[in-house]
Amino acid sequence: MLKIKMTDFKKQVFAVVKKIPKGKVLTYGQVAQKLGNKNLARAVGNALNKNHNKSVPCHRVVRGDGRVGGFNRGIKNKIVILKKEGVKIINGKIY
DNA sequence: CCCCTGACACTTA
DNA sequence: ATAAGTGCCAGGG
Repeated sequence: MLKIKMTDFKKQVFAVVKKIPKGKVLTYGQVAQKLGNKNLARAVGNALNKNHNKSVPCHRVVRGDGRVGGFNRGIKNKIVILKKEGVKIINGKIY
């Protein structure tokens, strides 16, 4: 029934993102680097965007510029969640 | 197999 | 600081 069509790459991304501790945020580049290639930043975002798994704290993944990036649930929601976690966000910027 | 899209990062102007 | 261009990779049609 559940046909988990998770490609290895996606699984890797989720594994790393799931490891992100509360109140902490990693950049797509950091996650990509953990996967073995910092250039995978794009692919990382792609995986999260196509897989809005609530089991994955995708809201803890931000851009390298300090911006939040995006969130399939609503970027606004992402910011609120992060702030609740303890992350300081000013003007939509990760502090 | 080819083409396009995308929640990025970096460099140059 | 902002804008535009380039490079990288994976997924979907």
